[in-house]
Amino acid sequence: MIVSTKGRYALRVMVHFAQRGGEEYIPLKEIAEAEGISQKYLESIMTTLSKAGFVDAVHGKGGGYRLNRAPEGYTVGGILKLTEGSLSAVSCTSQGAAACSRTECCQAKPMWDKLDKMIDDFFEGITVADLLKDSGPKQEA
Amino acid sequence: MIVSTKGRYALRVMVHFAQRGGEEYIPLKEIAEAEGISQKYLESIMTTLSKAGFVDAVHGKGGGYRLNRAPEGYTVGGILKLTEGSLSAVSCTSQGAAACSRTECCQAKPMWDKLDKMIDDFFEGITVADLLKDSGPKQEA
DNA sequence: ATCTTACCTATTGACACAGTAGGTTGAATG
DNA sequence: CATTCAACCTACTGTGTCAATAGGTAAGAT
Repeated sequence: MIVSTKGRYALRVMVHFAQRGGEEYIPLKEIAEAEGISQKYLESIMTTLSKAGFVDAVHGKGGGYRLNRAPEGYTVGGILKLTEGSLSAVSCTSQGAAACSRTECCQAKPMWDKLDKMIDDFFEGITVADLLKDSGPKQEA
Repeated sequence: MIVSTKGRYALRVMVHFAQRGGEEYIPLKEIAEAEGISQKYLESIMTTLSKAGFVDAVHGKGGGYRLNRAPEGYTVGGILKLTEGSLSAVSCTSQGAAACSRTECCQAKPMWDKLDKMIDDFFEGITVADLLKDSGPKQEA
């Protein structure tokens, strides 16, 4: 599995912000409750998003987080790469990886590379705004 | 990461068999040594491949494993799904999954489904024979 | 009977993920 | 200035999976 809860939560929160629109700051506590996510766990995610400049953060009363771009300005790929670290389908193609010496990797490497590119293109082609659109008629099951 | 060493080893072994061609049975020990894979670990993988009917297995002296189809008859998808269990990029879309009640999943679900299908199509479109072809001029780095 | 080789059932160590706990800094308000 | 709110930081814990190991059993050949 490529995408853990961390990435999915991040995505979810960004969609949440986008849905509310508005300029005011929303405290973490409120989002955690609304989305049913552990407050403490969400903290680490929000800090990541904040440090990367994806959201604005303000301390103290009346503070919290808010988006600093339009929903179209956030690609799913950007959010996931930030929170997940990497979207590689295979360890060989991750940055560390120490270029495996075996033939297999070299035999299959073009395949993994192609896959990685495909996945990257996929996620980079979707924005938070696109996710909002799908919230029309609620599909069951 | 979707694909663990288990799946990659399986792929590697299948390519190994295909490269040698031939009808004779090759003992596990020989493959493990040639590929630099732990013999015991490879055992579990070979048993999986055998039970699924991907290879023939014969006990005793002169025994071992061999392919029972042409390399074109094995898709990468089939091998990976067998050894990895699932290629889903996200737990929501795996079979267990208990249909998450939250909005996020439903908001993003079409995206995950599309991704899963894309990955599945990708792997189903590649056979062991295709991997063999790439072993022409060895590319460095 | 013995050797070879596949098959089966645990067990281990390392590591990442998900979540928890408690304290510190920064900003607003009385 | 003290208090409150809320982001930020560091560390810890339980759970589970992955990769590998260990030792024994069943099947076939010589």
